[in-house]
Amino acid sequence: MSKKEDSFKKIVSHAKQYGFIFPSSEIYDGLNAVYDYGHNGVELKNNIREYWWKSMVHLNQNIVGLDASILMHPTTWKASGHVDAFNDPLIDNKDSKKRYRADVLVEDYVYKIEEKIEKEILKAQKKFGEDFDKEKFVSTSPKIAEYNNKTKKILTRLNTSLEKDNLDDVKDLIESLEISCPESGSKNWSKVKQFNLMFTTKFGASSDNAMELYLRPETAQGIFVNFLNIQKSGRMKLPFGIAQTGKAFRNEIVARQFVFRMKEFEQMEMQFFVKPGSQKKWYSYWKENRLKWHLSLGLDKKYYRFHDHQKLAHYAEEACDIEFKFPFGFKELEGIHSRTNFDLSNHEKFSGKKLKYFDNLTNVSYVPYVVETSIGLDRMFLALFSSSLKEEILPDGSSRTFLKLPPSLAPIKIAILPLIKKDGLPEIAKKIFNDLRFEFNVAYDEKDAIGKRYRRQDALGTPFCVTIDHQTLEDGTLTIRYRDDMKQKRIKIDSINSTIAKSSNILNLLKNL
RNA sequence: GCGAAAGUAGCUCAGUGGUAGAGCAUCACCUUGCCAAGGUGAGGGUCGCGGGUUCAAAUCCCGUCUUUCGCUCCA
Repeated sequence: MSKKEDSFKKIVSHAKQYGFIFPSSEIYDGLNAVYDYGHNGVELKNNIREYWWKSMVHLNQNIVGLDASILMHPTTWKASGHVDAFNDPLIDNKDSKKRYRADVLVEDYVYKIEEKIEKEILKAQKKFGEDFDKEKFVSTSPKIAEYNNKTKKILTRLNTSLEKDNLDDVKDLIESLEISCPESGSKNWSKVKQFNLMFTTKFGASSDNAMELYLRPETAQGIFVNFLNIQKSGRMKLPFGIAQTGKAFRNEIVARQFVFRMKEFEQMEMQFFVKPGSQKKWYSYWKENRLKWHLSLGLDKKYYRFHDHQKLAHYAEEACDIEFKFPFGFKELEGIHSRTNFDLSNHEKFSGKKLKYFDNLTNVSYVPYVVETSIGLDRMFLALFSSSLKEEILPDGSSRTFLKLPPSLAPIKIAILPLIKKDGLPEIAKKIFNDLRFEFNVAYDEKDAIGKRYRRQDALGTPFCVTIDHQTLEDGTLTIRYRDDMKQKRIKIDSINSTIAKSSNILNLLKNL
């Protein structure tokens, strides 16, 4: 465990030291679970996003892009179910220090009463044997009537209190039922507090008549509300998809583990609209397709696994995660959900507008079903960064730290290094540098010994370095040095471009898909 | 929100009451020239913040903020 923590610490500190990720507003002691991407981090992040975008939108004829805004009409979130699902009344037990959902505590209590009813029925069944009439017994037994009456009363009170936001009464209810902490048996409860996972903000500059809005907790709804706009203007035919990347916000109660769970994070989502009945087929299609995308990056297969959901979110019919082996264990990297027509039909209901697709083949119109793929960009960043950070012991016993990123995603593709700072070598190096800038993100470095400069680039994940030496002056060749095996080769200046282009171009990864 | 640990230079950390430190990193100059390791010099910290005890606080006490880990919650 401490070894794990150590390696995770190294990752966080490497990310900071080499300009990948900084804590947000650090000079003010930082802000919990919010991070900034530094000059190298933003390059890597942009490359990941570009790779996702190209493979989703440019490589699929029936998928188009969208960039919806973060602020949306508040009813959106009622229709999506987030206003209900992202609001939890929580209560702490002061003795055991455990936290529970207040409504679940009450519901568990009710469940226990229901168990008693079952027992009564079993008891009677034994007593009367084959003559037992269950329905008659249930409807006539005074004990069961009393139990039913009680549960009904409790649930009604719970629901009205919750609806009216009367949290004190929820606490009173818990106390009057003498519900105790399942762990400690203590009845020493704190106040019930409402936790809302959605960020709110004011729309309108004047404070008295401003409308309260949410920062979107997911990007998906921007796609759903634009479903018809895109379908009509793009003349899209089912099945088709809409892809979007963008920020989402969640006021997580506990946000931990570096950029894995942040309050402000970026999603890359694609909603695939299909004919009802065909969702199962498309669900497995995307499940497989998305795993392929991950594997195309060349990381070991053992880093990935599927996790099929047993407990489903409020909108899902079938769902799974692609989990990644992070330094702190297997965790969700991407979700693939069969969302049924839940979102679109709810938006129909709440907006009063039709969100149907007219099928020309059958002359029938219907609300399409949706299969969603949703991946966290920051999580993808962390997955690549953490699994790429390597420390190796060289034959001479010294160690080397390098970032074994897929070359096409590396922040810097190539570094141009004059062997020494004189004899005209920097001039040639700078010329090469200026030419290559139009092709790749290139670095130039002439400070310190050549070995040190190689290692500096290793730490940033730069896959190639070329060194200009005295022989370059004579025959126009230079050495290219590879990050992964530290091997060197002599090549001609004008072949740099073609040598590197092959392995550093994102589009080449896509060809293998 | 609760519990535990921590906060000293960009990074990793030492420093238990008496002038703020090391290694690495950064910058300049010299030297060397293909794998982080030569030389000389420089910059960088009101020791998280506020208060208290003391002649004297990075160090002891109280409070507070932040971070990390665990619990609860969550796609």
